[in-house]
Amino acid sequence: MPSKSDLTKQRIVQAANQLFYRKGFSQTSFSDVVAEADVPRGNIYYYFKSKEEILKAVIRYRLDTIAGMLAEWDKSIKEPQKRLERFVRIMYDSTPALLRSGCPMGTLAMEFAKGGQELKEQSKMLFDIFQRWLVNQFSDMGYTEEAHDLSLQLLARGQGLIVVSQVYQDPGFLERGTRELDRWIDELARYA
Amino acid sequence: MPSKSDLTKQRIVQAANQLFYRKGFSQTSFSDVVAEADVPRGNIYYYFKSKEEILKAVIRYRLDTIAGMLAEWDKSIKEPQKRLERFVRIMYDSTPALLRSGCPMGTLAMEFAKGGQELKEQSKMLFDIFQRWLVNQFSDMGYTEEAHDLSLQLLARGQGLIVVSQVYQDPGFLERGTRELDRWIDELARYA
DNA sequence: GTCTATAATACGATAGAC
DNA sequence: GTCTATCGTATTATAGAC
Repeated sequence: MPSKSDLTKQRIVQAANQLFYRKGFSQTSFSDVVAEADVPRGNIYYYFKSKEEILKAVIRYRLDTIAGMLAEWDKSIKEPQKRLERFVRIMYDSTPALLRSGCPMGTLAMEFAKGGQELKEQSKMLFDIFQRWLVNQFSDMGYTEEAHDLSLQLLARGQGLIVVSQVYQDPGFLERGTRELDRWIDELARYA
Repeated sequence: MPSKSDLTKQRIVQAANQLFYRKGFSQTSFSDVVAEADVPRGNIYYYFKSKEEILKAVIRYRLDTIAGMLAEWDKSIKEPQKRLERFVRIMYDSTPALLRSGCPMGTLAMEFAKGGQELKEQSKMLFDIFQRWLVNQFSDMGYTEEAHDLSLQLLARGQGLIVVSQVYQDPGFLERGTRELDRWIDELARYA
């Protein structure tokens, strides 16, 4: 049973999660977070001793969410090809958010890529959880040797689509891009 | 003949240009810029009345540099296919900088995508100058109808390669990616 | 445990002496 | 034109009352 303290903590993490996505980490202040989470000003420090601590909690939260989603896909979808297409479809389904705020893991990674080592490794974990899952799918398709490279290729194609779609505010380009990715996956499955 | 004032201004722009690339815009302070440019603290405001003004000057500087580069390519390279391959090669040639600081236009665009409208449009100009040039090359190859979409595709592929290469600090992936882009361009040229 | 008041710092920006 | 001293604000973070 969660205590009141735990619930407050959770509210802070969820508020920070949204704000970090919409405004970016560096552009989000404690004031923003406490306002969104409806927590008194200096009270943050009772729950998190630094902004970086909040970020780590947010990343853990995202990792949990993603892990749950991937587990659900593994359970409900049997063929690796269909799982990969499910992965592609989540990009298409997220079009409005992606055009507004970019990729939740990509933008975070870019923001920290120029900063300290620790934050960089934190954000890289978001890539890793998808990348490892993608490796499994390509391996199951029969591409054991090429699975690593194929997983990076799919991640890269997705990142590129999102960046360009966002810069040009072009949902059509994102849609065509995801269809092209489906064709690519289909071709891989055919010649496996 | 450039006055001393012009030279100082130029020194500030070049210092800011490097810092904005290496650290990002929001993480670069006036103190950083004046230290790098060797200009007294409050003196910046004689040359630029705000940080945003410095950014605009930096973007103008980059646009000029890029425009000069593209004009040189147009002059020295006759076939559109070879020009596109020259564009791809600059990614490969810039590997160390890309792994360290990402794409100079991509990272800037990502940083401002979540911010104000004006900065967003400024950074978009960096994409536009390449995009328009790419459209010309694809048109010259005979893909007049598809030129716009092809130009966005090439930009997206490049952005994706750079992001993933940087996150995983993997120069090999960037190299294989650029080779794959060359193959793609070659195929387009063949079936034009 | 919860909250208010406030410290300490870094930032962008200004005023005014030379 | 050039530079120094400094302001006002926003930020992260702390001290201490309830």
